[in-house]
Amino acid sequence: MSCGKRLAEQLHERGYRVTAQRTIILETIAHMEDHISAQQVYEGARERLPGLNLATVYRTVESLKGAGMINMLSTGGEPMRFSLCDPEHPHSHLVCRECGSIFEVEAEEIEAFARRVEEITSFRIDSVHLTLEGLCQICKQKQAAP
Amino acid sequence: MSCGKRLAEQLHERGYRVTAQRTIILETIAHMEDHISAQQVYEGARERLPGLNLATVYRTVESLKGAGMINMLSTGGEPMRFSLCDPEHPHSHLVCRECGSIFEVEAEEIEAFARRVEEITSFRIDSVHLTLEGLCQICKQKQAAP
DNA sequence: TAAGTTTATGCAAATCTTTGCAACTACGAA
DNA sequence: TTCGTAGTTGCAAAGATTTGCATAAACTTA
Ligand SMILES: [Mn+2]
Ligand SMILES: [Mn+2]
Ligand SMILES: [Zn+2]
Ligand SMILES: [Zn+2]
Repeated sequence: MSCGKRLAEQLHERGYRVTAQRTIILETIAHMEDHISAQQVYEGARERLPGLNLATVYRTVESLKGAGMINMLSTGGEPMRFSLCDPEHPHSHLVCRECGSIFEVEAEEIEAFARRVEEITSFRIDSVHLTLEGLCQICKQKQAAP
Repeated sequence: MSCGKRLAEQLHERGYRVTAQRTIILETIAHMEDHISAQQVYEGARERLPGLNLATVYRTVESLKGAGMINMLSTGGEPMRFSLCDPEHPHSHLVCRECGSIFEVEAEEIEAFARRVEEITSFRIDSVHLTLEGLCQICKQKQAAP
């Protein structure tokens, strides 16, 4: 089965309608290496669906997030970015507040932390795709030696 | 010493210039009970500084964040909100994706988690003021019984 | 397959946030 | 105190994101 077809099926299973827009937007995000902005999703998807509207991109990523199929990443200042959820490779993001670079970190501690919060609060935590801000190694060193 | 004066002093110590705008915006955030939006900061601060511009509010909260004096909280969909950092009471936020309500959670696990990430990555984590999304107890129960 | 119902989309307008630039101000040095 | 410089601000314009509404498409049921 094609990648797009499998993704569409997942969408359907989770109670979302399968539209051309959703399918193509999802594939566009899936096939990109990096985390991409709404504008980039729009440009990529519009090649296969010329009538597509940017507002639909925003509404769709909201739905895809709700379906647990994509992650949203907000890096200080810059526009929101999106990436496909990979259950095999859950991770969080570190964003350097100096140079803006993004690192991924797999930390099994995250899941434990989320479960602990659920215990304390009786909330049900959906997303543990965290974004932490700080200084990357390079910017940290630069700041140490002025 | 007045609350505003102490805050201004902290700002100065951290290498930021102390302007009327910054002082008043900081006090406005400090004196609000809840986390407030840029628009609310603007309206509050403008009572004491009529010429204030909304763009200055946005630039100022960015600076105050950089100085480690306020927290930013982005609740899915809604505009960004701000609150004063209280070193005595560090906490994270839980946002219900159904009803939008916000809960605070003090979890000593957060700090440990951040330090662990620093070990793994050689990043320096600044902010561990996390926002986790999920379902609050009420919305969780509603969803269980349809 | 043919409605009927519900949800999604496009479009345009509103809202929220960032930015370029010229005038202004804080603050350290003289 | 005065001056020089780098950092801030207001304003207007641009960029990003959300929303209301009429139309169109997806799914349900018959
Ligand atoms: Mn990622
Ligand atoms: Mn808080
Ligand atoms: Zn960096
Ligand atoms: Zn709720």
